[in-house]
Amino acid sequence: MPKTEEQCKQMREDMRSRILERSSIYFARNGFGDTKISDLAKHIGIGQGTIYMYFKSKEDLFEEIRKSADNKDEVKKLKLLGKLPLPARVKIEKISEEMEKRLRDDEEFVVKITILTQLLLEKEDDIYSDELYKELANIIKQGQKEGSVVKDDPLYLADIYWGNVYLCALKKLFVKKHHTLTAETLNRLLMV
Amino acid sequence: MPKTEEQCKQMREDMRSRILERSSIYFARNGFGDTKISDLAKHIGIGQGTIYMYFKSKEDLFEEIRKSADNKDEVKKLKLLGKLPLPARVKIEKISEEMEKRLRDDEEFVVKITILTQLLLEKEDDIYSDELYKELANIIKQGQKEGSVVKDDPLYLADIYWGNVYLCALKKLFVKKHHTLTAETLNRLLMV
Amino acid sequence: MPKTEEQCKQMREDMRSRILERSSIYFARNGFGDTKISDLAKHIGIGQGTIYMYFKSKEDLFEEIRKSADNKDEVKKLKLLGKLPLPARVKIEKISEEMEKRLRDDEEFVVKITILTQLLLEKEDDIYSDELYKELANIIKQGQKEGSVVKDDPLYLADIYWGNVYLCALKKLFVKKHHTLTAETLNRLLMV
Amino acid sequence: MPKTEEQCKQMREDMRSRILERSSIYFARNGFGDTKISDLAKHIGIGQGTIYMYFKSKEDLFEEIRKSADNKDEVKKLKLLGKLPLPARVKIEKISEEMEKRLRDDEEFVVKITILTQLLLEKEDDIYSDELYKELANIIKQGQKEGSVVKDDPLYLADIYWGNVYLCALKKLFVKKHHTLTAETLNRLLMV
DNA sequence: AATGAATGAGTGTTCATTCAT
DNA sequence: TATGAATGAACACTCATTCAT
Repeated sequence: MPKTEEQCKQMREDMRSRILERSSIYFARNGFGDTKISDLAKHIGIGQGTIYMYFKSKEDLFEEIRKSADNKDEVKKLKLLGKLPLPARVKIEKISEEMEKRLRDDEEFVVKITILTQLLLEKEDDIYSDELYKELANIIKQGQKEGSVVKDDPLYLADIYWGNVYLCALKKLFVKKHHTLTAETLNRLLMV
Repeated sequence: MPKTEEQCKQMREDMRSRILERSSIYFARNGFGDTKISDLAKHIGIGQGTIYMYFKSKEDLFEEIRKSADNKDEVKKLKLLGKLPLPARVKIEKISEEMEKRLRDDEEFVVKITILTQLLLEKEDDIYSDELYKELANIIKQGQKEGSVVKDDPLYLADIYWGNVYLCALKKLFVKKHHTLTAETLNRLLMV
Repeated sequence: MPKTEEQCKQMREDMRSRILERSSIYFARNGFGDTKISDLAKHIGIGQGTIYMYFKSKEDLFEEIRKSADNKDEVKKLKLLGKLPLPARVKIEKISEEMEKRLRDDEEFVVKITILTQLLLEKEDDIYSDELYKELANIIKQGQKEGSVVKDDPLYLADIYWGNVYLCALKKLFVKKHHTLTAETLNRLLMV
Repeated sequence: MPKTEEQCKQMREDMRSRILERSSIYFARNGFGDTKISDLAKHIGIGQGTIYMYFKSKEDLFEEIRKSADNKDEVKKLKLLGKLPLPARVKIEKISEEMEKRLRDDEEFVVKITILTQLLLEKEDDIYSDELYKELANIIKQGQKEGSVVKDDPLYLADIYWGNVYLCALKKLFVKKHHTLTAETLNRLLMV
C-alpha cells in the first residue's frame, strides 16, 4: 500500500466530514423519519454501506449532526461582544450585520441554525434557558437602560430576534426565490 | 336499521372530523415519516382499522389534512378589511390583535397556520405568490403611502409578518413555556 | 311476539340453509382464502354479523359446507345399482345418463361435486380410497369380465370417470358458454 | 465494483427466475389468498424483503407467474404437427405420448398446465377461443374425415382432451399416490 | 475500504370477528 | 334477531442494517 498511515487517517476524516455535511441539509429539510438511508447515500454519492463504516446507525449519524451543530462559537462571540465597552445599539447592529452576511453566504451556517432551532423546539420545555438567548438578552437589557431598545421582556425579544434568523434559514433551505433577511429588519425587531 | 340514515351520516362525518383534527397536531409536530398509525390511533382513542374506514391510506389522511388546512377564510377576511375606508395603521392593528388572540386561544388555528406554512415552504418556488401575502402587501402599500409603514418591499414585509405568526404557532405546538407573540410586536414589524 | 316457537325455529333453519347454500358456490369458486366475509354477506344479501349468528367462524362455515357436501347418497345409490342383476354396460349407461342430467339441471349437485373433489385432492394421499371410486370400480370390474369395459386398472378408470364429471362441474361454475358433458362421452371413457 | 456488470445482471435474472418458479407451485396449489408471503419466502429459502426487490407486490408476482405461463410454445408445436402430412391418428398418438411423458417427468409443465387452465376458467366467457383448443380441433376434424376420430363437436372433444390433461396435472400437484394419465386413455377420448 | 443485494424487525393495511344499537 | 361500524390480530410491505465480494 503506497499510502502512509497519515494519509489514510486523513482520508477517513475527510469522508466522515463529507457525510456529516451533506447529511445535515437532508435531515434539516426532511426530518429524521422522512430521510431514508438509501436516498441519503445517493445524495452524498456513496454506497449505503459506506455510511455504516463511519457511523454506527442512522440515529448515531443524526446525533453526530446535532453535536456538530453546537452554538458554542456563537455564544463565545456574543459573550465577548457583550463585554465590550460599546453602546448596545452598536452591538446589536454588529450582530445583525453578521447574521445578514452569513445567512446570505454561509450555507453551513444556515443548516446549523436550522438544526439548532429544531433541537431547541424539541426540548419541549424552557426555550429561554439557551445560552444564545441569555447572552442576547443581556445586550438587550443594556440597550433598554440606554433607551435604544424597546421596553419588553428581554428574553422574549431575544426569542423574536433568533426566531427571525431561523425563519430566514428555513426559507434558504426550502424556497428558491425569496428576499433574504436584512440587518435593518433585524434591528427594527429590537430597537426604537 | 338501528339508526336513521341521517344519524348515521352525521356520525360518520363526526368521526372523520375527529380523526382529521386529532391527527393534524401529530403530523404538524412529527411530520409524515415520524408519525406511526398505531400511535395516531392510540392518541385519537380508536382502533387502527377505524382510520382506514375513513381514509384510504396514511398518505391519503395526510393529504386530507393538508387540504382541510386552506387559508380561504383568512384571505376573504383580509380582502374585506383591505377594502374598508380605514387607515392602514388601524387595519394592521386589527389583524395583529386577532392574530394575538387566536394564537393564544384557538388551537385549531395554531395547527392550521403550521401546516399551511410548511406546505408553502415545500412548494420550493415562489413563496410570495400566496394570496395571504398579496393581500397583506396591499395594506402595507397603503400604509407606506400614508407614512405609517416602513419603506421596504411590501411582499418582504408581509413575509416577515406571517413568518412571525408561524414561529409563534410552532412554539405553541412544541414548547410548553414561552411568551406568546403580542400584537405590539407584530405591529412593530411593519410600522414606524 | 305473534310467532310460535315452531315458526321461529323454522325461520332459523331456513336462514342457516340459505347461508350454507349461497356460500358454497362462493367457496367453490374462490377457495377459502380468497373469499371475504364481507363479500359473502353482500352476495347472500344479509349483514356480516348475521353469518356469525349461525356459524362460529369462517372456518366453521367452511367446515359445515364440507360436511353438507357428503357423497353418502351417491354412494348408496351406486351400491344399490351395483347389486342389481344387470349387465355392467347398462349400469354404466344409467350412471352416465344421471350425471349428464344432473350436471345440466341441478346446480346444487354441481357445487357439491366441485367441493367433494377439491376435498379429495386436499387429502394429499390416497385418492382411490374414496367409496365412490370403489363402488364404480366394482361395476367396472364386472364390465371387464363381461368384456364391455376396457382392460385397465379399475380404480384408475373410475378416477378418470369422476374426474370428467368434476371437470364439467368446474366449467359450469366458471364458464358461461361451454358444451356440457354428454353421457356418450362418459360411456366412451370406460367402454369399448 | 465487486462483480462485473454481466455477472450481476445474470444473478438478478437467476434470482427472479427462482422466485417465479418456486412461487408458481405455491400459488397453483393454494391460490392467491391462501398463499402468505412469509411462507413463500421460507419455501424459496430467501428473506421476505428479497421478493420485493424483484416484484412490486404479491399481486405483481402473481401476475408475472400468470404471464410467464403462456402456451405459445405448445401452440406452435401443435400448429407444426397439424401441417405435417400424417394421418390424424398418428398426430393424436404423438400428442398423447408427449403429454404422458411430460406429465410424468416435467414438473414445470405440470404447474404451467394448472395455471393456464385456471386462467382459462377465470376468463368466464368463451373457453373455446383458446388457440390450443382450436389447433387440436383442426386435427380432430382431419381425423373425423379420415374416420379415425369419433363424430362429435371437435371443440368439445378438444375440451375433453385438454381437460383430462389438466386433471392429471392437478392430481400431480395435490395427491401423492395416483395413477398417471396414460397416452392410451387420452387416445381413447378421441379415437374409435 | 467500498458496495449494494439480502435480510428481518417494524410499520402500514386488511379483514374475520365483535357488539352497541 | 339483524346490522354494520369498530376492532386488533394477522398479513403485506418498507427500510435500516449487514455482509459477501
